[in-house]
Amino acid sequence: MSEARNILVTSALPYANGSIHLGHMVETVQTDIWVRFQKQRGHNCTYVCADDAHGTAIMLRAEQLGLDPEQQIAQVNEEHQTDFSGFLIGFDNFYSTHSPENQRLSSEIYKTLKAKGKIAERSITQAYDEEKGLFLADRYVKGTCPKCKAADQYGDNCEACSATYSPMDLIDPISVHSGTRPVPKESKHLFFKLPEYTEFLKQWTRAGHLQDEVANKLSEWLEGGLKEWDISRDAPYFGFEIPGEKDKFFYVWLDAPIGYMASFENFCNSPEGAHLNFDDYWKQDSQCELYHFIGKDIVNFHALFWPAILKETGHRTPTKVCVHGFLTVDGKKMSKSRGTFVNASTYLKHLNPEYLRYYYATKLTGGVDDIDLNTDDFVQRVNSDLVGKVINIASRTAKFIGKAGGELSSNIADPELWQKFVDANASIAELYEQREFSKAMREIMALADAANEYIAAQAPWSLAKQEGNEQLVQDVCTLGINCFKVLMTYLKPVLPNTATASEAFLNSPLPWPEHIEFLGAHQINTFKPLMSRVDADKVKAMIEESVELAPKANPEPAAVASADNDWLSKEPIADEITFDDFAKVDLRIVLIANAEHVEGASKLLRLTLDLGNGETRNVFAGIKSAYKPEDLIGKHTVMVANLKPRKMKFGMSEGMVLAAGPGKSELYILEPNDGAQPGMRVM
RNA sequence: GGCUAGGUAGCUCAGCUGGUUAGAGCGCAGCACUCAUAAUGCUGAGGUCGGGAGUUCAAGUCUCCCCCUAGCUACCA
Repeated sequence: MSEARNILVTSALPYANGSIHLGHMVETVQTDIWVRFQKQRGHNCTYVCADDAHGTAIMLRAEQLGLDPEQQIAQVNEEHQTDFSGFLIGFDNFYSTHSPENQRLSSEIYKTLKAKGKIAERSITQAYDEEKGLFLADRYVKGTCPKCKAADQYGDNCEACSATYSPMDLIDPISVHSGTRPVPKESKHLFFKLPEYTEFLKQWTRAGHLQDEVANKLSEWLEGGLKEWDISRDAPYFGFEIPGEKDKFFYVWLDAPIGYMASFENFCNSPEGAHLNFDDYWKQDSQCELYHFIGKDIVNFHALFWPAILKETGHRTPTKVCVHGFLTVDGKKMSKSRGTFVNASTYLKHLNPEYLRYYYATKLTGGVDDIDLNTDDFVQRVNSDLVGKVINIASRTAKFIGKAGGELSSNIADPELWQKFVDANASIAELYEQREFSKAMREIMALADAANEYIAAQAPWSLAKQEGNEQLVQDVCTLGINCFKVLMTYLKPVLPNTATASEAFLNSPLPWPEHIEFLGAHQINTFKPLMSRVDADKVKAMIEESVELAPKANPEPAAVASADNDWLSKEPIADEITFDDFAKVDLRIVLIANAEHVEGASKLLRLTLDLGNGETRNVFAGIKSAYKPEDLIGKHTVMVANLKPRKMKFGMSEGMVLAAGPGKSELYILEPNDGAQPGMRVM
């Protein structure tokens, strides 16, 4: 390879408010693989990260826990570092944005912007919680939508009718912190004059620093017109006070990316980083490379604000901002109730981190598509590829080498096959470089297939049965071991532990030079299993442990399942109807606002069903045998909303709720998935 | 609503600037082998490439419409 490159790499700063989960790991695994690859290739690559430790959310969280914010973020920092190291993430430095370096750098950058006239001042009016003494971000105010009257909406837009408004427009707004009614209050804010950088950003975002999809997305904002960026927050706020201002703090997103610099500076000043010079990496004309790995949710901060600020303050801009998608599990968003919202620490309790590193690698591309962790696929893929294919090559050939004293032959039994392995070097390296890990893994596995085919065709175990074949057996298996060595070389960024174990077995390190040498006339060690198979039961256990019971857990797990599952024959499907017939039935999502026993009724419950918009229905339902009123309140269900009201003994019933089952205790009302809201029509 | 992506075999995904019978891995079925962590090899089944219309000699690949999924829609972190 050519000259050693100097590369600084970051992954996005996790927020010091919660635990690391498998979604975070997509990014850190992607970054770590890329960094390990660069290091293995002999480049001078430094990987820094930090906790993002500021903001209202952290301040409130600490208060909730009865801690100082400093204590809170220190605890989280420790937890984060433990989780990351459990996944073999090789940070050179993991720091915190709440650091002296960051305070100094943030202040300097701000002062430079201010001195250059890039900071505007003006008063804005915000919702203010008088009891808490706190300005409220939109999401901390809830109330009734002024347009469609949907209850319990956030302060910026209505999820029901998607109207946008400001928090004080809500009908009966309340602060989610205190439950009190916020008042409008004015205060001075500071703004970064982002629109002045529109031309620069239009050019920068198309200059090869971003994936095309990302640039496309950004051009939407660039064409629509940028707005000035509010970078100040009023006290109380956990963060850095703005120099020259009183009770004003930097908005967390101002100092967060500067935290990359701060973490790097902190590293430069440590013994391990003493060979690095901060300015070499950050000054305007730096020849070093700077890579930020981020998720697609924070593109605007990294590809608009950040380059503009860097440019204006005499720093270099990023070489590349590498954007990845989100993680889904079994095709759906991670969900606490399904147990697919898995914390890193929970995973590590049950499973080997390399399984996930490899699985992610098989899914990761240079694009921004979401990636799916399919739990069945995960088990099969890892077992088949890693254990069944790659490690198996060593496992099935090592014994024959061992019989011959553990020394590899110096003959290359099949030069063509060997050449194939050696020649794959450049293209696999390029795929790693482009973050096309999924393609790299596919190429590597194709090589593993070729090696297994070769061994099967040569059948050393058959050869060994005949006298005089000793050398041939030795040669064939030596090539097998060498194939394995090349495969592990290519997989080392993904599987650092297995690579280390393989180096011990091979009695040879696994660098990644441009020309990979054949390991001949060389003593190797006894083969020991390098990786155990994924146990599907452990995956199940991990998911089970991650299931967080819904706040109002079901009283009892759906009775006993009926042994004879022949509902269809008990009640055959009714005569066909047309769509129009069906459409006459107006089914709606409702919230069960109240449920109570009915005096004198043996089977009925009286339900108050909230259809939203302040509309409620009184419905009598014959489900007393299966449900207690208190277990129903607060649930969502489905009702027939246009059913003709019927006078019953105890009053009018204005509709019906839907339920299945033969009756008695086996009755199951319908409950929509999360997200369905009262009033929505069911079609 | 607007925008950005995506919708290809049971599962996870490749398919470049349109061009012969649409591919891979896993899974599945059969056979072989028995060195190997019930690993491996061979063979095979399986897809009207989300739906519809159009352009073209030719479309998974281009255009339009529709459906579905995810995300974004900045001062939320």
